[in-house]
Amino acid sequence: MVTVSSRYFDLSKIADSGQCFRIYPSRAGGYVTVSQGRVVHALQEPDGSWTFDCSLQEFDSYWNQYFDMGTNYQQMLDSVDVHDGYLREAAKVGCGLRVVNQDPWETLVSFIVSQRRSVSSITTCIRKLCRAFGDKIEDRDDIYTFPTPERLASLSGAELEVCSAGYRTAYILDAARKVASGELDLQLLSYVDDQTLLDTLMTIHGVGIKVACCTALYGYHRLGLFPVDVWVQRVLDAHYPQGFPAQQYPGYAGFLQLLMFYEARH
DNA sequence: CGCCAGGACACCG
DNA sequence: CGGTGTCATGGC
Repeated sequence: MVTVSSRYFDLSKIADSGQCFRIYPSRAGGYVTVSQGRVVHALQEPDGSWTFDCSLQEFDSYWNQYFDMGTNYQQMLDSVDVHDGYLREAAKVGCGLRVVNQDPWETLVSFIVSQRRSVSSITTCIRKLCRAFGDKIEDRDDIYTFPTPERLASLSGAELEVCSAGYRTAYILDAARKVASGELDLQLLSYVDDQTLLDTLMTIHGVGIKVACCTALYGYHRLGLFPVDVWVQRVLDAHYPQGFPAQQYPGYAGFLQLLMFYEARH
C-alpha cells in the first residue's frame, strides 16, 4: 500500500479532467487506473489522502512518473497572476489536477477519437476499443490493455467500427498502419522539438493541430503547448479578448489550459 | 426529439 | 489565405 497525501494530488479531478479516459470509478468506490498493461486501484481516505493498492516499489517504478509526482504543482498554481481573477478561480477549483504521463500511442488514438465528441462519449468509445481488441488483465473491474498498433492495423474498417468511432475509424486505421509499419516511430518523437513533433503527428490523416497538441501535451508531456478546443475557445473569448498571455507562464501554459478546461466544464 | 460534443478536411471565393 | 459545409455517433 502507498499513501499519497497532498493538496496537489486529487485523483477524482484527474479522472474527470478529459486528459485520459482510462481512470474508471471502481466497484470499491475509488478509482482504477490503467496504463501500459498495469492496473492500480486507489481509495480516498477521510482525510483526503489517496491509498494505492500496490507496493512502494511498484509505485516508484511506474505510477510516480505516470502521475508526474516529481513536478511542483504548487509553484505553478501560486504563480498565477494576482490580477487574473478568472485563472485564480480556475486554479482554486482545479487544485489537485496534474498532467499525467500517458502512453503516446494510447494518447494519440484517444484524441483522434475525441474530435466532436463529449468526454463521456470518448470514454465509452475507448472502453469498447479496449474490450474488443485488448487483452484482459483483470476480472473484477473488467479491465483490458490498450490494443497495440499492430492489432488495430490488422483490422478492417468494418471490424474496427464495433467501437462506434464513426468517421474517425479511418483516421485510427491510418495511424495504426503508419505506426505498425514503422513509417512513424512514436518512441523516437520523444527526442524531437515541439514543432517537429506536432508536424510529424499531423502527417496522420485526421490529426490536425488540436489533436496533435493534446497528444504532445498528454502523451509526451510537452507542458508548454496550449491546445485550444471549443471549451477553451469560449474561455478565451470571454476572459482573454486580447489573447492568453502564455509567455507569462513559460514552459507550463499547458497545465493552465487544463485548469481552464476543467473549470469551464464544472 | 434536437442539440452539441476536447475537429479535420475538402472546397470555395 | 479565411470562411463554410460535411462528416458518424453518443449523451443528455
